Amino acid sequence: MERIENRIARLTVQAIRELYQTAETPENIQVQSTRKDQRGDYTVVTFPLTRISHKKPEETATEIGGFLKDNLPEISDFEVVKGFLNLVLSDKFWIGFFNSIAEVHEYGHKPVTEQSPVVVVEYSSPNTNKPLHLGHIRNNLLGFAVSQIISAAGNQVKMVNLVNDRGIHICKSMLAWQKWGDGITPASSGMKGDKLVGDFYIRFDKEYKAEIRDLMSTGLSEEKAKAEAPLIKEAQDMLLRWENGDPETIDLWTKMNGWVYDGFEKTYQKLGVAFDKFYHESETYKLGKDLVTSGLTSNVLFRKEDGSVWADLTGDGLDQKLLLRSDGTSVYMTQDLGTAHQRFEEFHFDRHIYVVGNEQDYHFKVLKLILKKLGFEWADKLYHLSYGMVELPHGRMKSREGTVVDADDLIQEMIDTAGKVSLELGKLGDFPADEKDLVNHRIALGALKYYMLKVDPQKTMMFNPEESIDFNGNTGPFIQ
RNA sequence: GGACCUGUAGCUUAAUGGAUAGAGCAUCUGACUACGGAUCAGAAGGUUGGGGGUUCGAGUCUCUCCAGGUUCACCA
Repeated sequence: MERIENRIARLTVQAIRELYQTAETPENIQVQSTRKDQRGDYTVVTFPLTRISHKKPEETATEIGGFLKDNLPEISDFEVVKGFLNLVLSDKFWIGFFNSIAEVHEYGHKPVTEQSPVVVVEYSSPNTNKPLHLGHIRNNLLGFAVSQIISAAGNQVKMVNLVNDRGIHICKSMLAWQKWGDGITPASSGMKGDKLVGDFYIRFDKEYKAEIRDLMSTGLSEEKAKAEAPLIKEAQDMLLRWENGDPETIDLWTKMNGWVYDGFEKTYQKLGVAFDKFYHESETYKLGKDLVTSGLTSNVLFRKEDGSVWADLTGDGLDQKLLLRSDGTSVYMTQDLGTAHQRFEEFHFDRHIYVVGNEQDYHFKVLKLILKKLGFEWADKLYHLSYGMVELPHGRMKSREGTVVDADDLIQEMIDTAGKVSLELGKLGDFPADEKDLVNHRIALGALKYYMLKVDPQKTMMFNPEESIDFNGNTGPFIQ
Protein backbone atom coordinates (compact mmCIF):
# COMPACT_ATOMS: atom_id res chain seq x y z
CA MET A 1 0.00 0.00 0.00
CA GLU A 2 1.20 3.46 -0.78
CA ARG A 3 2.56 5.29 2.18
CA ILE A 4 0.25 7.87 3.66
CA GLU A 5 2.88 10.63 3.39
CA ASN A 6 3.09 10.08 -0.35
CA ARG A 7 -0.65 10.15 -0.75
CA ILE A 8 -0.84 13.41 1.18
CA ALA A 9 1.85 14.90 -1.04
CA ARG A 10 0.13 13.72 -4.21
CA LEU A 11 -3.23 15.07 -3.15
CA THR A 12 -1.68 18.36 -2.13
CA VAL A 13 -0.45 18.79 -5.68
CA GLN A 14 -3.92 18.03 -6.92
CA ALA A 15 -5.38 20.51 -4.45
CA ILE A 16 -3.11 23.24 -5.72
CA ARG A 17 -4.06 22.54 -9.32
CA GLU A 18 -7.77 22.61 -8.63
CA LEU A 19 -7.84 25.42 -6.10
CA TYR A 20 -5.56 27.79 -7.95
CA GLN A 21 -6.29 26.74 -11.51
CA THR A 22 -2.67 26.16 -12.37
CA ALA A 23 -0.66 23.53 -14.15
CA GLU A 24 2.42 24.48 -12.22
CA THR A 25 3.85 21.68 -10.12
CA PRO A 26 5.60 22.77 -6.97
CA GLU A 27 9.10 21.33 -6.78
CA ASN A 28 8.69 19.65 -3.48
CA ILE A 29 5.76 19.16 -1.20
CA GLN A 30 7.13 18.86 2.30
CA VAL A 31 5.23 16.33 4.35
CA GLN A 32 6.82 15.80 7.73
CA SER A 33 5.70 14.35 10.99
CA THR A 34 4.10 16.92 13.23
CA ARG A 35 6.01 18.27 16.20
CA LYS A 36 5.20 16.52 19.42
CA ASP A 37 3.86 19.66 21.07
CA GLN A 38 1.33 20.27 18.29
CA ARG A 39 -1.89 18.52 17.52
CA GLY A 40 -1.75 16.32 14.43
CA ASP A 41 0.19 13.49 12.84
CA TYR A 42 1.58 14.90 9.61
CA THR A 43 2.37 18.43 8.60
CA VAL A 44 2.40 20.03 5.18
CA VAL A 45 4.65 23.09 5.02
CA THR A 46 2.79 25.60 2.88
CA PHE A 47 5.19 28.54 2.85
CA PRO A 48 6.71 27.50 -0.48
CA LEU A 49 3.24 27.15 -1.99
CA THR A 50 2.25 30.77 -1.48
CA ARG A 51 4.18 31.63 -4.61
CA ILE A 52 1.58 29.65 -6.54
CA SER A 53 -1.50 30.48 -4.49
CA HIS A 54 -0.68 34.18 -4.20
CA LYS A 55 -2.35 34.09 -0.81
CA LYS A 56 -1.18 34.30 2.76
CA PRO A 57 0.37 31.14 4.22
CA GLU A 58 -2.53 30.66 6.69
CA GLU A 59 -5.13 31.04 3.97
CA THR A 60 -3.31 28.67 1.64
CA ALA A 61 -2.96 26.10 4.38
CA THR A 62 -6.62 26.33 5.31
CA GLU A 63 -7.77 25.88 1.73
CA ILE A 64 -5.49 22.93 1.09
CA GLY A 65 -6.49 21.45 4.44
CA GLY A 66 -10.15 21.59 3.47
CA PHE A 67 -9.45 19.92 0.17
CA LEU A 68 -7.42 17.14 1.76
CA LYS A 69 -10.05 16.48 4.40
CA ASP A 70 -12.72 16.18 1.73
CA ASN A 71 -10.68 13.92 -0.52
CA LEU A 72 -8.70 11.77 1.86
CA PRO A 73 -10.92 9.76 4.18
CA GLU A 74 -8.03 8.99 6.53
CA ILE A 75 -7.84 12.63 7.53
CA SER A 76 -10.26 13.35 10.34
CA ASP A 77 -9.29 16.92 11.07
CA PHE A 78 -6.70 19.59 10.44
CA GLU A 79 -5.32 22.64 12.13
CA VAL A 80 -3.39 25.57 10.73
CA VAL A 81 -0.60 27.24 12.65
CA LYS A 82 1.05 29.96 10.58
CA GLY A 83 2.11 28.22 7.37
CA PHE A 84 1.99 24.78 8.88
CA LEU A 85 -0.93 22.58 7.96
CA ASN A 86 -1.23 19.95 10.67
CA LEU A 87 -3.25 16.93 9.62
CA VAL A 88 -4.93 14.61 12.09
CA LEU A 89 -5.33 11.04 10.93
CA SER A 90 -8.35 9.10 12.10
CA ASP A 91 -8.19 6.39 14.75
CA LYS A 92 -9.57 4.05 12.13
CA PHE A 93 -6.52 4.66 9.97
CA TRP A 94 -4.12 3.97 12.80
CA ILE A 95 -5.90 0.83 13.89
CA GLY A 96 -5.82 -0.48 10.35
CA PHE A 97 -2.20 0.51 10.00
CA PHE A 98 -1.11 -1.18 13.19
CA ASN A 99 -3.05 -4.30 12.34
CA SER A 100 -1.39 -4.44 8.94
CA ILE A 101 2.11 -4.31 10.40
CA ALA A 102 1.51 -6.37 13.53
CA GLU A 103 2.23 -9.59 11.67
CA VAL A 104 5.20 -8.28 9.77
CA HIS A 105 8.24 -9.81 11.36
CA GLU A 106 10.76 -7.17 10.39
CA TYR A 107 8.73 -4.08 9.76
CA GLY A 108 10.55 -1.50 7.71
CA HIS A 109 13.02 -3.96 6.23
CA LYS A 110 13.10 -4.22 2.48
CA PRO A 111 13.58 -7.75 1.22
CA VAL A 112 16.98 -8.57 -0.28
CA THR A 113 17.12 -10.59 -3.48
CA GLU A 114 19.71 -11.56 -6.06
CA GLN A 115 18.73 -8.45 -7.96
CA SER A 116 19.21 -6.07 -5.04
CA PRO A 117 22.02 -3.55 -5.32
CA VAL A 118 25.37 -4.75 -4.04
CA VAL A 119 27.10 -2.66 -1.39
CA VAL A 120 30.59 -3.51 -0.24
CA VAL A 121 31.47 -2.20 3.21
CA GLU A 122 35.10 -2.35 4.17
CA TYR A 123 35.78 -1.78 7.82
CA SER A 124 38.01 -2.70 10.75
CA SER A 125 41.16 -3.26 8.66
CA PRO A 126 43.59 -3.78 11.53
CA ASN A 127 47.36 -4.16 11.60
CA THR A 128 48.60 -7.51 12.81
CA ASN A 129 51.33 -6.11 15.02
CA LYS A 130 49.13 -4.96 17.89
CA PRO A 131 45.76 -5.58 19.51
CA LEU A 132 42.64 -3.59 18.71
CA HIS A 133 42.11 -0.38 20.65
CA LEU A 134 39.38 2.14 21.37
CA GLY A 135 39.64 3.71 17.91
CA HIS A 136 39.05 0.33 16.28
CA ILE A 137 35.95 -0.07 18.41
CA ARG A 138 34.42 3.03 16.88
CA ASN A 139 35.38 1.78 13.43
CA ASN A 140 33.97 -1.71 13.98
CA LEU A 141 30.72 -0.60 15.52
CA LEU A 142 30.19 2.02 12.82
CA GLY A 143 31.01 -0.39 10.03
CA PHE A 144 28.76 -3.10 11.34
CA ALA A 145 25.88 -0.74 12.18
CA VAL A 146 26.02 0.86 8.74
CA SER A 147 26.06 -2.57 7.13
CA GLN A 148 22.99 -3.60 9.08
CA ILE A 149 21.15 -0.43 8.11
CA ILE A 150 22.04 -0.75 4.45
CA SER A 151 21.01 -4.38 4.48
CA ALA A 152 17.67 -3.51 6.05
CA ALA A 153 17.22 -0.96 3.28
CA GLY A 154 17.23 -3.79 0.75
CA ASN A 155 20.82 -4.14 -0.40
CA GLN A 156 23.12 -7.11 -0.65
CA VAL A 157 25.84 -6.15 1.77
CA LYS A 158 29.33 -7.61 1.63
CA MET A 159 31.25 -6.82 4.79
CA VAL A 160 34.95 -7.05 4.08
CA ASN A 161 38.08 -6.61 6.12
CA LEU A 162 41.43 -5.71 4.58
CA VAL A 163 44.04 -6.88 7.04
CA ASN A 164 47.38 -5.15 7.02
CA ASP A 165 49.49 -8.21 7.64
CA ARG A 166 52.81 -7.25 6.11
CA GLY A 167 55.46 -4.61 6.31
CA ILE A 168 58.21 -3.42 8.55
CA HIS A 169 55.97 -3.09 11.62
CA ILE A 170 55.08 -6.78 11.45
CA CYS A 171 58.73 -7.69 11.14
CA LYS A 172 59.50 -5.70 14.27
CA SER A 173 57.35 -7.91 16.48
CA MET A 174 58.59 -11.02 14.70
CA LEU A 175 62.18 -10.05 15.31
CA ALA A 176 61.56 -9.20 18.95
CA TRP A 177 59.85 -12.55 19.50
CA GLN A 178 62.77 -14.34 17.89
CA LYS A 179 65.29 -12.52 20.05
CA TRP A 180 63.57 -12.39 23.41
CA GLY A 181 60.57 -14.67 23.09
CA ASP A 182 62.13 -17.86 24.42
CA GLY A 183 59.62 -19.78 22.34
CA ILE A 184 56.65 -18.38 24.22
CA THR A 185 53.27 -18.98 22.55
CA PRO A 186 49.69 -18.07 23.38
CA ALA A 187 49.16 -21.71 24.34
CA SER A 188 52.18 -21.86 26.64
CA SER A 189 51.50 -18.51 28.29
CA GLY A 190 47.72 -18.42 28.24
CA MET A 191 47.94 -14.99 26.64
CA LYS A 192 45.64 -13.80 23.92
CA GLY A 193 47.59 -14.03 20.67
CA ASP A 194 47.21 -10.45 19.50
CA LYS A 195 48.25 -9.24 22.93
CA LEU A 196 51.34 -11.38 22.96
CA VAL A 197 52.45 -10.18 19.55
CA GLY A 198 51.66 -6.60 20.52
CA ASP A 199 53.89 -6.92 23.57
CA PHE A 200 56.81 -7.91 21.39
CA TYR A 201 56.16 -4.93 19.16
CA ILE A 202 56.44 -2.75 22.22
CA ARG A 203 59.55 -4.64 23.29
CA PHE A 204 61.13 -3.95 19.92
CA ASP A 205 60.41 -0.27 20.24
CA LYS A 206 61.92 -0.17 23.69
CA GLU A 207 65.14 -1.90 22.67
CA TYR A 208 65.33 0.13 19.48
CA LYS A 209 65.06 3.36 21.44
CA ALA A 210 67.81 2.20 23.76
CA GLU A 211 70.05 1.57 20.78
CA ILE A 212 69.30 5.01 19.41
CA ARG A 213 70.23 6.58 22.75
CA ASP A 214 73.50 4.67 22.85
CA LEU A 215 74.39 5.68 19.34
CA MET A 216 73.54 9.30 19.99
CA SER A 217 75.77 9.32 23.05
CA THR A 218 78.65 8.45 20.75
CA GLY A 219 77.95 11.64 18.86
CA LEU A 220 75.63 10.50 16.09
CA SER A 221 72.71 12.68 15.09
CA GLU A 222 69.25 11.43 15.97
CA GLU A 223 68.38 10.91 12.33
CA LYS A 224 71.54 8.95 11.75
CA ALA A 225 71.09 6.90 14.90
CA LYS A 226 67.58 5.91 13.91
CA ALA A 227 68.80 4.69 10.56
CA GLU A 228 71.94 3.00 11.80
CA ALA A 229 70.59 1.11 14.82
CA PRO A 230 71.30 -2.62 14.40
CA LEU A 231 67.74 -3.58 15.29
CA ILE A 232 66.11 -1.56 12.55
CA LYS A 233 68.61 -2.93 10.08
CA GLU A 234 67.74 -6.43 11.16
CA ALA A 235 64.04 -5.69 10.77
CA GLN A 236 64.58 -4.27 7.30
CA ASP A 237 66.61 -7.31 6.45
CA MET A 238 63.77 -9.50 7.64
CA LEU A 239 61.28 -7.62 5.48
CA LEU A 240 63.51 -8.24 2.51
CA ARG A 241 63.67 -11.95 3.33
CA TRP A 242 59.89 -11.98 3.66
CA GLU A 243 59.46 -10.34 0.28
CA ASN A 244 61.82 -12.88 -1.25
CA GLY A 245 59.76 -15.70 0.18
CA ASP A 246 62.39 -17.05 2.56
CA PRO A 247 60.68 -20.17 4.00
CA GLU A 248 61.84 -19.67 7.58
CA THR A 249 60.66 -16.08 7.67
CA ILE A 250 57.36 -16.96 6.03
CA ASP A 251 56.84 -19.74 8.58
CA LEU A 252 57.39 -17.39 11.49
CA TRP A 253 55.15 -14.78 9.90
CA THR A 254 52.39 -17.32 9.30
CA LYS A 255 52.63 -18.61 12.85
CA MET A 256 52.56 -15.25 14.58
CA ASN A 257 49.85 -13.79 12.36
CA GLY A 258 47.80 -16.89 13.15
CA TRP A 259 48.03 -16.03 16.83
CA VAL A 260 46.87 -12.52 16.10
CA TYR A 261 43.91 -13.70 14.04
CA ASP A 262 42.77 -15.95 16.88
CA GLY A 263 42.92 -12.96 19.19
CA PHE A 264 41.10 -10.65 16.80
CA GLU A 265 38.39 -13.22 16.28
CA LYS A 266 37.67 -13.26 20.00
CA THR A 267 37.44 -9.49 20.12
CA TYR A 268 35.17 -9.39 17.08
CA GLN A 269 32.90 -11.94 18.68
CA LYS A 270 32.67 -9.96 21.88
CA LEU A 271 31.84 -6.84 19.89
CA GLY A 272 29.27 -8.74 17.89
CA VAL A 273 30.69 -7.85 14.48
CA ALA A 274 31.40 -10.15 11.57
CA PHE A 275 32.78 -10.22 8.03
CA ASP A 276 31.86 -11.96 4.81
CA LYS A 277 35.37 -11.88 3.49
CA PHE A 278 38.92 -11.12 4.55
CA TYR A 279 41.56 -9.65 2.31
CA HIS A 280 45.23 -9.56 3.21
CA GLU A 281 47.67 -6.94 2.12
CA SER A 282 50.27 -9.66 1.70
CA GLU A 283 48.18 -10.79 -1.22
CA THR A 284 47.15 -7.39 -2.54
CA TYR A 285 50.21 -5.18 -2.06
CA LYS A 286 51.41 -5.74 -5.56
CA LEU A 287 48.07 -4.92 -7.16
CA GLY A 288 47.70 -1.68 -9.01
CA LYS A 289 50.96 -1.70 -10.91
CA ASP A 290 49.18 -2.68 -14.12
CA LEU A 291 46.77 0.20 -13.72
CA VAL A 292 49.72 2.54 -13.31
CA THR A 293 51.38 1.15 -16.42
CA SER A 294 48.26 1.64 -18.51
CA GLY A 295 47.90 5.12 -17.05
CA LEU A 296 51.38 5.87 -18.31
CA THR A 297 50.64 4.79 -21.85
CA SER A 298 47.45 6.83 -21.90
CA ASN A 299 49.39 9.81 -20.52
CA VAL A 300 47.17 10.16 -17.49
CA LEU A 301 50.28 9.59 -15.37
CA PHE A 302 53.84 10.70 -15.97
CA ARG A 303 57.33 9.46 -15.21
CA LYS A 304 59.99 11.65 -13.67
CA GLU A 305 63.64 11.54 -14.66
CA ASP A 306 64.54 9.25 -11.79
CA GLY A 307 61.99 6.71 -13.01
CA SER A 308 59.32 7.34 -10.37
CA VAL A 309 55.72 7.54 -11.57
CA TRP A 310 53.30 10.28 -10.48
CA ALA A 311 49.80 11.54 -10.94
CA ASP A 312 49.58 15.28 -11.42
CA LEU A 313 46.53 16.52 -9.58
CA THR A 314 47.53 20.16 -9.36
CA GLY A 315 44.86 21.00 -11.91
CA ASP A 316 42.29 19.80 -9.38
CA GLY A 317 43.71 21.84 -6.55
CA LEU A 318 45.61 18.91 -5.08
CA ASP A 319 49.25 17.94 -5.23
CA GLN A 320 51.32 15.47 -7.18
CA LYS A 321 50.96 11.94 -5.95
CA LEU A 322 53.64 9.29 -6.13
CA LEU A 323 52.44 5.91 -7.43
CA LEU A 324 55.65 4.02 -8.13
CA ARG A 325 58.98 4.66 -6.47
CA SER A 326 62.07 5.10 -8.62
CA ASP A 327 62.98 1.49 -7.86
CA GLY A 328 59.64 0.39 -9.29
CA THR A 329 58.03 -0.64 -5.99
CA SER A 330 54.54 0.49 -5.16
CA VAL A 331 53.07 2.57 -2.37
CA TYR A 332 49.85 2.45 -0.35
CA MET A 333 47.90 4.39 -2.97
CA THR A 334 48.96 2.04 -5.74
CA GLN A 335 47.64 -0.90 -3.77
CA ASP A 336 44.33 0.82 -3.04
CA LEU A 337 43.85 1.57 -6.73
CA GLY A 338 44.42 -2.12 -7.37
CA THR A 339 42.12 -3.40 -4.64
CA ALA A 340 39.31 -1.07 -5.68
CA HIS A 341 39.63 -2.38 -9.22
CA GLN A 342 39.76 -5.96 -7.99
CA ARG A 343 36.65 -5.45 -5.86
CA PHE A 344 34.70 -3.99 -8.74
CA GLU A 345 35.63 -6.93 -10.95
CA GLU A 346 34.58 -9.27 -8.17
CA PHE A 347 31.32 -7.72 -6.96
CA HIS A 348 30.26 -5.19 -9.61
CA PHE A 349 29.17 -3.16 -6.63
CA ASP A 350 26.71 -0.32 -6.76
CA ARG A 351 28.38 1.24 -3.76
CA HIS A 352 31.67 0.67 -2.01
CA ILE A 353 31.95 2.12 1.45
CA TYR A 354 35.27 2.50 3.19
CA VAL A 355 34.97 2.97 6.93
CA VAL A 356 38.28 4.65 7.59
CA GLY A 357 39.40 7.43 9.94
CA ASN A 358 39.27 11.04 8.82
CA GLU A 359 43.04 11.37 8.77
CA GLN A 360 42.74 9.61 5.42
CA ASP A 361 40.25 12.05 3.88
CA TYR A 362 42.90 13.26 1.49
CA HIS A 363 43.91 9.74 0.57
CA PHE A 364 40.42 8.77 -0.53
CA LYS A 365 39.87 12.01 -2.37
CA VAL A 366 43.01 11.27 -4.35
CA LEU A 367 42.06 7.63 -4.83
CA LYS A 368 38.72 8.53 -6.42
CA LEU A 369 40.23 11.21 -8.55
CA ILE A 370 42.98 9.00 -9.97
CA LEU A 371 40.52 6.20 -10.73
CA LYS A 372 38.31 8.69 -12.48
CA LYS A 373 41.24 9.97 -14.52
CA LEU A 374 42.13 6.41 -15.44
CA GLY A 375 38.67 6.18 -16.95
CA PHE A 376 36.80 4.12 -14.36
CA GLU A 377 33.33 5.55 -14.12
CA TRP A 378 32.61 3.43 -11.06
CA ALA A 379 34.97 5.63 -9.09
CA ASP A 380 31.83 7.64 -8.25
CA LYS A 381 30.48 4.64 -6.39
CA LEU A 382 33.26 4.76 -3.83
CA TYR A 383 32.33 6.43 -0.58
CA HIS A 384 34.65 7.19 2.27
CA LEU A 385 32.71 6.96 5.53
CA SER A 386 35.06 9.13 7.47
CA TYR A 387 35.01 9.20 11.23
CA GLY A 388 36.80 11.22 13.87
CA MET A 389 39.20 10.15 16.53
CA VAL A 390 38.13 8.96 19.95
CA GLU A 391 39.50 10.93 22.84
CA LEU A 392 39.43 10.20 26.52
CA PRO A 393 38.53 12.57 29.36
CA HIS A 394 42.21 12.85 30.25
CA GLY A 395 43.33 13.48 26.67
CA ARG A 396 44.19 11.73 23.47
CA MET A 397 45.37 8.19 23.17
CA LYS A 398 49.08 8.06 22.54
CA SER A 399 50.84 4.75 22.23
CA ARG A 400 54.10 6.39 23.23
CA GLU A 401 52.62 7.57 26.50
CA GLY A 402 50.89 4.29 27.17
CA THR A 403 47.44 5.89 27.17
CA VAL A 404 46.08 3.54 24.52
CA VAL A 405 42.92 1.83 25.67
CA ASP A 406 42.94 -1.82 24.70
CA ALA A 407 39.64 -3.03 23.26
CA ASP A 408 39.44 -6.23 25.31
CA ASP A 409 40.39 -4.44 28.52
CA LEU A 410 37.76 -1.82 27.90
CA ILE A 411 35.03 -4.36 27.21
CA GLN A 412 35.96 -6.29 30.35
CA GLU A 413 35.99 -3.12 32.40
CA MET A 414 32.55 -2.25 31.09
CA ILE A 415 31.23 -5.69 32.02
CA ASP A 416 32.73 -5.42 35.50
CA THR A 417 31.24 -1.99 35.99
CA ALA A 418 27.84 -3.19 34.81
CA GLY A 419 28.04 -5.97 37.38
CA LYS A 420 29.13 -3.62 40.13
CA VAL A 421 26.41 -1.08 39.44
CA SER A 422 23.62 -3.59 39.15
CA LEU A 423 24.79 -5.16 42.40
CA GLU A 424 24.77 -1.79 44.16
CA LEU A 425 21.32 -1.00 42.85
CA GLY A 426 20.11 -4.49 43.65
CA LYS A 427 18.82 -4.88 40.12
CA LEU A 428 19.71 -8.55 39.66
CA GLY A 429 19.03 -9.72 43.19
CA ASP A 430 18.16 -13.38 42.84
CA PHE A 431 19.22 -14.04 39.27
CA PRO A 432 21.35 -17.16 38.82
CA ALA A 433 25.03 -16.42 38.24
CA ASP A 434 25.05 -17.33 34.56
CA GLU A 435 22.08 -15.09 33.87
CA LYS A 436 23.76 -12.26 35.71
CA ASP A 437 26.80 -12.67 33.47
CA LEU A 438 24.65 -12.60 30.37
CA VAL A 439 22.78 -9.50 31.48
CA ASN A 440 25.98 -7.70 32.46
CA HIS A 441 27.55 -8.51 29.11
CA ARG A 442 24.53 -7.18 27.26
CA ILE A 443 24.42 -4.02 29.32
CA ALA A 444 28.13 -3.42 28.84
CA LEU A 445 27.97 -3.90 25.08
CA GLY A 446 24.77 -1.89 24.81
CA ALA A 447 26.45 0.92 26.69
CA LEU A 448 29.48 0.83 24.45
CA LYS A 449 27.54 0.65 21.21
CA TYR A 450 25.03 3.32 22.09
CA TYR A 451 27.69 5.71 23.30
CA MET A 452 29.84 5.19 20.20
CA LEU A 453 27.01 5.45 17.71
CA LYS A 454 25.05 8.34 19.19
CA VAL A 455 27.68 10.84 18.10
CA ASP A 456 27.97 12.11 14.53
CA PRO A 457 30.71 9.93 12.97
CA GLN A 458 32.44 12.94 11.48
CA LYS A 459 33.18 14.46 14.82
CA THR A 460 36.04 13.81 17.13
CA MET A 461 34.35 12.24 20.09
CA MET A 462 34.96 12.03 23.79
CA PHE A 463 34.59 8.59 25.27
CA ASN A 464 33.79 8.77 28.95
CA PRO A 465 33.58 5.17 30.21
CA GLU A 466 31.83 6.10 33.44
CA GLU A 467 29.21 8.17 31.68
CA SER A 468 28.62 5.54 28.99
CA ILE A 469 27.62 2.89 31.49
CA ASP A 470 25.58 5.17 33.73
CA PHE A 471 22.17 3.63 34.37
CA ASN A 472 20.64 7.07 34.00
CA GLY A 473 20.88 9.65 31.26
CA ASN A 474 21.21 9.34 27.51
CA THR A 475 22.87 5.93 27.69
CA GLY A 476 22.44 2.39 26.46
CA PRO A 477 21.80 0.95 29.93
CA PHE A 478 19.02 3.44 30.63
CA ILE A 479 17.30 2.53 27.36
CA GLN A 480 17.74 -1.18 28.00
C1' G B 1 51.48 28.24 3.43
C1' G B 2 47.39 25.27 0.55
C1' A B 3 43.33 21.75 1.15
C1' C B 4 39.73 19.38 4.24
C1' C B 5 36.97 18.81 8.96
C1' U B 6 35.04 20.83 13.55
C1' G B 7 33.01 25.05 16.68
C1' U B 8 25.48 24.71 19.72
C1' A B 9 23.93 25.64 27.78
C1' G B 10 29.46 24.81 32.73
C1' C B 11 30.27 19.46 30.34
C1' U B 12 28.75 15.45 26.53
C1' U B 13 25.61 16.34 22.56
C1' A B 14 20.60 16.41 18.98
C1' A B 15 18.13 19.00 15.14
C1' U B 16 15.92 16.02 5.55
C1' G B 17 16.46 24.81 4.83
C1' G B 18 10.82 25.06 8.65
C1' A B 19 7.18 26.17 14.17
C1' U B 20 9.29 28.40 20.85
C1' A B 21 17.24 25.29 19.02
C1' G B 22 15.69 19.25 21.78
C1' A B 23 18.09 15.98 25.39
C1' G B 24 21.46 13.89 29.14
C1' C B 25 25.16 15.05 32.97
C1' A B 26 26.34 18.68 36.51
C1' U B 27 23.80 22.83 39.34
C1' C B 28 19.54 24.75 42.24
C1' U B 29 14.49 23.95 44.67
C1' G B 30 11.09 20.48 46.61
C1' A B 31 9.34 15.18 47.90
C1' C B 32 10.92 10.63 50.23
C1' U B 33 14.62 9.60 53.89
C1' A B 34 17.16 9.36 61.34
C1' C B 35 21.30 11.50 57.98
C1' G B 36 23.61 10.79 53.31
C1' G B 37 23.21 7.96 48.71
C1' A B 38 19.68 6.15 45.30
C1' U B 39 14.85 7.51 43.43
C1' C B 40 10.81 10.93 41.99
C1' A B 41 8.78 16.04 40.72
C1' G B 42 10.22 20.79 39.12
C1' A B 43 13.43 25.14 37.92
C1' A B 44 17.31 27.79 36.03
C1' G B 45 20.79 27.60 32.22
C1' G B 46 21.58 29.59 24.58
C1' U B 47 23.26 36.29 20.53
C1' U B 48 24.22 28.09 17.75
C1' G B 49 32.67 31.18 17.62
C1' G B 50 32.30 36.80 15.33
C1' G B 51 30.53 39.61 11.08
C1' G B 52 28.15 40.11 6.17
C1' G B 53 24.96 37.65 2.19
C1' U B 54 21.00 34.37 -0.12
C1' U B 55 15.78 32.98 1.44
C1' C B 56 8.94 33.88 3.08
C1' G B 57 12.16 31.28 6.71
C1' A B 58 19.37 29.87 8.35
C1' G B 59 22.46 26.10 13.74
C1' U B 60 21.94 24.10 8.61
C1' C B 61 23.50 27.17 2.24
C1' U B 62 27.30 31.18 0.86
C1' C B 63 31.47 34.76 1.70
C1' U B 64 34.88 36.45 5.29
C1' C B 65 37.47 36.58 9.87
C1' C B 66 38.77 33.85 14.60
C1' A B 67 39.92 29.26 17.33
C1' G B 68 41.04 23.98 17.36
C1' G B 69 42.14 19.48 14.63
C1' U B 70 43.69 16.59 10.32
C1' U B 71 46.45 16.41 5.96
C1' C B 72 49.81 17.81 1.89
C1' A B 73 56.33 11.66 2.31
C1' C B 74 60.11 7.51 -2.74
C1' C B 75 55.47 5.73 5.42
C1' A B 76 51.01 2.70 5.75
